[in-house]
Amino acid sequence: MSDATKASNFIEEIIYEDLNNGLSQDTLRFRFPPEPNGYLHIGHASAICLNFGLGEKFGQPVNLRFDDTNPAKEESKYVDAIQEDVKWLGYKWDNLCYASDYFQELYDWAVQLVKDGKAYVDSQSSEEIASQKGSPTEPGVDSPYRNRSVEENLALFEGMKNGDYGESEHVLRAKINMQSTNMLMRDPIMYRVVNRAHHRTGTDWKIYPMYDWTHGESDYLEQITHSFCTLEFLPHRELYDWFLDQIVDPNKIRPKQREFARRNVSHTVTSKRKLQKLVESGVVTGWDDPRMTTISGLRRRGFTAASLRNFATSIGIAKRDNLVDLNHLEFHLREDLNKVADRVMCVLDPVKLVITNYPDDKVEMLQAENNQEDDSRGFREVPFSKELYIEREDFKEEANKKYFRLSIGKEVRLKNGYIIKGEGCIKDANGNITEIHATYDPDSQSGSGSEASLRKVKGTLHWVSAAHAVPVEVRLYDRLFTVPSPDTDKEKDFMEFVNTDSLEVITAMAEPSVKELEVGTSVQFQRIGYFCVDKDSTEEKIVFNRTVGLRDTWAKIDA
RNA sequence: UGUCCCAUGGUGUAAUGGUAACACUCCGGUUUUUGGUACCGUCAUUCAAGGUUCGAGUCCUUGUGGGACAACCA
Repeated sequence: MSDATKASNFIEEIIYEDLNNGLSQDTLRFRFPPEPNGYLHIGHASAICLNFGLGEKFGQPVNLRFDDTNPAKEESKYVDAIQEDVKWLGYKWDNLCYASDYFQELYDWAVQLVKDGKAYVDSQSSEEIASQKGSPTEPGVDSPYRNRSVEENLALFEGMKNGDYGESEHVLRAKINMQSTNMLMRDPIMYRVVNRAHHRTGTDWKIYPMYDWTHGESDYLEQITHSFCTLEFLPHRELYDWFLDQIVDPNKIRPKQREFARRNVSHTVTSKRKLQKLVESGVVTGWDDPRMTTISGLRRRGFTAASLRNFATSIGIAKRDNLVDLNHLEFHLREDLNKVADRVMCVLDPVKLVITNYPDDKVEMLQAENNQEDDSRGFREVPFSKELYIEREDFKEEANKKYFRLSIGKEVRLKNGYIIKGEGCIKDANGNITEIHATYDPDSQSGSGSEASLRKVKGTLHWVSAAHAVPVEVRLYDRLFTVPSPDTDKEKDFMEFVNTDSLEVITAMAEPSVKELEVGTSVQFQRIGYFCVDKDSTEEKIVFNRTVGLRDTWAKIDA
């Protein structure tokens, strides 16, 4: 992909340093290790792009590994969804791995640790163990079971494995140091009994390994050279290394854990727990609600995989706390959509416009460019007639110089059509405009090459022919939270910052060509924004999601 | 009251002891049959104070501020 010569962040620097110290480039191997207990979100997307991006940069494999050591929380539906999301993002893994595939190796190594006096069975309650653990500022104390004999430990551990004991009766702990300043080193639990069927191993196992015991050893088994994770795992590194020390063969690759700051995006939350609360409380309609920053939500909203990848690359990677402005994501989204989305005309807030000097029954098919950024997209036909719809906000009876749109006595261009001049309007009893009247210049048709067609007018409006218009449902989404960082407030719960106006559903009038669009297709409603066809669409009614609006400098002037 | 991590414009990253760079946002402008796109321009001497050095964003010290760590979760 890119030439591997220069580090663009501290993560790559670590790799180059290892390469310079003799590590061979063709041994490089990375991994993305999600737990299949929920749906992936934008934060995972960054991690995916980092690890798979490294694989591309160095031309080396990346494994997708499910960290499935907790049968109480994990389900195979998440395994499937995660694979779909990674694929959709455009990446291919080398090996599809499961930590559960390593249960036997892990168990055998654990037995060895017991024999070496490096692990013991503790028979206290979890409360007792917790209280003996001390606190970040106070050292822990040794368990009364810490010095059980190897024989007793072996027998007990085997009993745990065979299902002789219930949950919480015994756990296997590593014998490290209860006085360590690092709480993770205070005799961490390696195994616990769980009486639950695992989504892959069924009831084969009664004991399940903990994260710390599993992760580094899994990396080692897969011969991962660099195991990158978020900063919250930094204190785990000492333990990661300690566990590796117990089993590593010096002739094999010893994996290295390094940490980076998770990347936060403003006006959203990215923890499974919080996303789940949004779903359960009914704030959103599901995990793939277009307002959700899950990958499935973003996909349904109309985000492109390329825009997510470009975003991840452009924001870089470092170790300090960050909150990336949503604008940044939207920039990359518009940048991509501008190139790939065909243009279409759709009026969101219609008001009738009558061209008084246009023949009553005439219908013309006008040629409209599909995408001015891409000639290969060609043209489509749009019907034009005497009665049209335009946006209500595109007409004012009187307007100042800054208003480029239609007003009485002024001219504007109808996109792909004619130049028209405002003549008057009809109002109802409340003073609301119900119909606008204008005259057109028959010689001014777009693309005709006539002198009149080349005249410069300040404004251009989109429109649809009233008789041909297709009513469509449009879901206008706004940011889900009212503040940039909803989950960092010391007093208030993030749910208090939910934007109650994050969805507005309207019926709009679209040009006939939208009937041909397939679910998932993105288009630009000209002068408005990017929209995609939602899966809720039916034969009778097309449903569009607003992905993101166009940049709107007029809104700023008008405000 | 411990251990560890971090600190560069409004935002995110870069600068590997040698003139603070790039992108986004904002603001201003050019082009335009999308008030879109594209293009151009303005906006920081790097948390503070000392020190080392010919030279410090970078190294050292001390502060200040922010963050992580006490699940039989990952």
